[in-house]
Amino acid sequence: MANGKVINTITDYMNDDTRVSPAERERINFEVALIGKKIEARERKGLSQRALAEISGVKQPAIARLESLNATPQIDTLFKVLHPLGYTIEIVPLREKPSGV
Amino acid sequence: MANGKVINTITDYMNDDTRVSPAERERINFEVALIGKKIEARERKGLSQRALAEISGVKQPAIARLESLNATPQIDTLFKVLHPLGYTIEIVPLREKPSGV
DNA sequence: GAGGATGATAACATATTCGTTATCGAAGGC
DNA sequence: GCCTTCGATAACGAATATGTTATCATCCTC
Repeated sequence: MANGKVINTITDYMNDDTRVSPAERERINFEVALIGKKIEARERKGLSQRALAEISGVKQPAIARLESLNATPQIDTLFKVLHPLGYTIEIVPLREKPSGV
Repeated sequence: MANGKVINTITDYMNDDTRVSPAERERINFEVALIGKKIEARERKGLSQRALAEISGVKQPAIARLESLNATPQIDTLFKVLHPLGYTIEIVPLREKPSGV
């Protein structure tokens, strides 16, 4: 192992600063949360990936890649799929992290 | 002219459904507003593009392209530049459009 | 079990972003 | 005037997202 630490879980890996920098970790957490909200929105509407593909203009494989976190979408792509779901993207001030976490 | 309409201003162009579809128009307005907020955030911090490039890891030409609307950034790039400015990106419900506009 | 719909994924071509390096004109301080 | 810093932009390669088409296993219904 690169630094001698035992890695048993993804959480171990993520919390290892020698493998994933704090900035990188924040970015990953951000993306996971963001895409998670996107998936929820689609499912709340009862839409399949194929149905959303038709009304958004973004193809089904692209939507699948996006939801499986195998790609980092461009903001216009994310907007295109969110808009028919009744959502948009906004820039908001960072909230302070809860002290215990 | 393609449809015989006289185009004198950018607004004319943008409001011409035969040239810019309503969906496309909304996407453009969205990006303009989003990037506008990003530029404001940087300037409120008193940071130059070069200074922001250093602390964000995104190079100055990329930041300039982004701010001049000559590129559609990926969400991780946008996040990287917003984070040192004290902002993040969120998915929010669409607001209804004011009826008079 | 046959059939339909689902999400995931492969393969390939195309389009676009981003890094890198360098330069430009404009604006401001000295 | 000289120098610095600013944002914008050009050129090019590398990396990556997206479109396109097709297929897969799974789940569900009939």
